[in-house]
Amino acid sequence: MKELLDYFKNTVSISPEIENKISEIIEEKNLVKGEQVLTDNSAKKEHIFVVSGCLRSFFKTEDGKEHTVQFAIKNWWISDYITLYTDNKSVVSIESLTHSKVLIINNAKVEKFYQEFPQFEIIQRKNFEKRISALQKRILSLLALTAAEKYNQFIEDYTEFEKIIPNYQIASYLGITPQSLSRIRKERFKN
Amino acid sequence: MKELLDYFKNTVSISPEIENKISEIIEEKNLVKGEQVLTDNSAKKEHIFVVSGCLRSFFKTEDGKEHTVQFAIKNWWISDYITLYTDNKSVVSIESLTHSKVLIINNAKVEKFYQEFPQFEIIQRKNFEKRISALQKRILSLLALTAAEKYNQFIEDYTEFEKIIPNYQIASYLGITPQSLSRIRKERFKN
DNA sequence: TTTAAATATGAATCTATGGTAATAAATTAA
DNA sequence: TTAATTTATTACCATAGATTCATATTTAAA
Repeated sequence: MKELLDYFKNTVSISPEIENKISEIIEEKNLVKGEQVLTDNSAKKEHIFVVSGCLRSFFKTEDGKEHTVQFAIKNWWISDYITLYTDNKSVVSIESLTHSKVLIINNAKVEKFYQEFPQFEIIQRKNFEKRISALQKRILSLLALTAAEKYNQFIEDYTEFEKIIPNYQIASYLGITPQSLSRIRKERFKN
Repeated sequence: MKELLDYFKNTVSISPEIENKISEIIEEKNLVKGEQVLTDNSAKKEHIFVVSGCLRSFFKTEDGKEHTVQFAIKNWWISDYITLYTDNKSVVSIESLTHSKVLIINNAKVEKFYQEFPQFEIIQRKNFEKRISALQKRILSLLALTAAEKYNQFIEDYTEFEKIIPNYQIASYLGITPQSLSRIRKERFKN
C-alpha cells in the first residue's frame, strides 16, 4: 500500500484524504510461486502493481506454446492492456514467478478515481508515456534484431530479472525456443 | 485544425477559449509524397496528427534494412514515442506515403497545455489507452504468428491501408522480405 | 507515347531457428 | 539423503524465411 503511494508521490503530491480514498479501491494480495492473478478468458479488467517478487504476463497459442508478453518486479505495473482497454476477448494470463506481493485495482474503480481526483490523470499519463515507449522499444527489437541480439539487449535492459527468470521463459519472451537460447548462451559465454 | 478539435470533442467538451489555445500550439503542414516530417537523430519531440493522407514511421538498421513501426491515416496519431518520452537517441523517421495534411505539436507545448487545461489529460489518457492496447496486440502478433498469419491479420485490421501501401512496406511492417510476402500472396490468392 | 525508375514476382540456394529426442543438471519433494 | 520433477543442454534433421539474382510489371517522368 505504502509502496504505491510512494510511487505516486514521485509524480504528484497526495493529500491524506486522497491517500485514504486510494486505499479503499485497492486489494492487497500475496501470491505463492506459480499462482495466477489473472487467467485468460476471465475478462477481468484489473491493474496489477508489484510490491515485491516477480510476475509475468503470457498467452498460449492453439499449438500449446507459451509466449511471454512482459515481466515485472517491484514498482512495475503489469496488466493485460487488451482486456483493459478494448472489447476484445482476453488471451493473456498473469502469474507469479516467486513469492510476490501485489496490489490489484479494478479498472471500474480506477475510472471513478480519475473523476474524483484529477491529479491521478497526471500520474497515469506519465505512467503510460513510459509504457508506450517501452512497448515501442520492444517492437523495434522484435522487428530488427536477431535472436542473439535480442538476448544481449534483454541482459542489458533487465539485469535484475536475469537471475530470477528461468531461461525457457526468457526464450518465450524473446520469441525463440529454449534450445535456441541455449545455443546462443553457449556461444556468448564460451570465451 | 477543425479535424483535431472534432477528434477531441469525441472525448470531452471544449470551450471556445480552449479551442483558441489549442490552435496556437499547433503547426499545420502539407506534405508531398515521400516527404519526411521527422528524421532520425533529429531528436525533435513532436506529436503528429494525421488530417488526411497516409504516413508511416520506420527505422533503418546498420545493414541498411528498413523496418516499419506504424502506419497512420486520418485521425491517427503517429510519433516516435522513444524520442518523445525517453532520453534515448532517436532512430525513427516519419514519412508521407501520399499527399498528406498533418498537424504537428511540439511536446514542450503539450506539456504546458496539460497544466493549463487539465481536461486535456483525459483526452490524452484515453488516447494512450488505445495506443497501449494496439502496441500490445502488435507484440502478440510478432511473437506468435507466422508470416502468413501476420499478413492475414494485417489485411483484416488495416483494410483501408491495404490499397495505399506498397507491398514492400507491408513486408517491412510484418518483419519479412518482399519476396516472402509475394510467396504468401501467391498462395493466398491462388484459389 | 517512350524511357526510366520503382515495385512485384519468381526460382534456386542458404541459413537461422524450430522440432524431436536423448541426456545432463538443477530443483523440489519425500 | 534419495527419488521425482523440472529445467537446461546437446545433437541431428527439418523447415520457414532470407539471400541472391533474374525477370516481369507497374508507375512516374521526359
